[in-house]
Amino acid sequence: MNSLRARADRVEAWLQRTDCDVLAIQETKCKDENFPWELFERMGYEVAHFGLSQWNGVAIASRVGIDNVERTFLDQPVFGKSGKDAVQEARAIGATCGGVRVWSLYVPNGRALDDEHMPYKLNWLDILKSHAGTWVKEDPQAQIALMGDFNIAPQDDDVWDIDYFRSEGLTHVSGPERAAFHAFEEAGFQDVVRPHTPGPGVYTYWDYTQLRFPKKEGMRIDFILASPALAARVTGAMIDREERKGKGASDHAPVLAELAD
DNA sequence: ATGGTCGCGAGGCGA
Repeated sequence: MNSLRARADRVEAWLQRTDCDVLAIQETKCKDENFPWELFERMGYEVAHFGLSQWNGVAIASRVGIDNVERTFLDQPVFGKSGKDAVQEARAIGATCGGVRVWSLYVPNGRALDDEHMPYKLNWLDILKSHAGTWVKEDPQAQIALMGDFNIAPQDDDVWDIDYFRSEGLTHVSGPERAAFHAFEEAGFQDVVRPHTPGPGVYTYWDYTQLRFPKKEGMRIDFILASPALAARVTGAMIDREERKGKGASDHAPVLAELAD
């Protein structure tokens, strides 16, 4: 979102228009005390939020129930620059909504291939994937959605110019990052949006700088990864590119999936 | 026109 408070009016209008049952939000950029609770109450949603500072922050809003809320996943890695105390970051919140275990995820940005945030990002994904694989293994009928900003473009056509990314040595497209993403697929989770939104040139994020949006220079880095039992219920999906337009837009577009009853 | 964006929270950081 790049701040929920700054876009509260847009979110309210979007919920009104879209009429969705469950919304997973990333980068609320606030603590609980500054969270716009009334917005969701007014719209008939229950909401759970996890925010520790002006950074990160994740939430789930639901009008089909919200139970067993978990803030951070088990063994979620902490980050600390060498010599400094490691801190837990507000990057994951889980809740059961209408029989679906929903996780709103804000995967760490690796920043640069040789930055210490990169191993943090890869480890964060690896631990999450290990647990997610166990959830599916223990209960093959489990309906689980891993959704949010993965900060990875898994295929070359998930960025506007892969040669540019390679020549600049940019993140999001490296082998280790892509392997970390594909490990979720190997663990039984599938991207349920791509089959309904084929590329190339289909993105979920456009940088604010460099006129990336009008130039159609985006990245597909936001996903809904579903367990087999949930994937079987998906009847459609879309990326709401219209929401990236106009004054006060987030740099990400909402990603939606529709489920059969 | 040789740059070009946001938000948080009060200077610089993070994306």
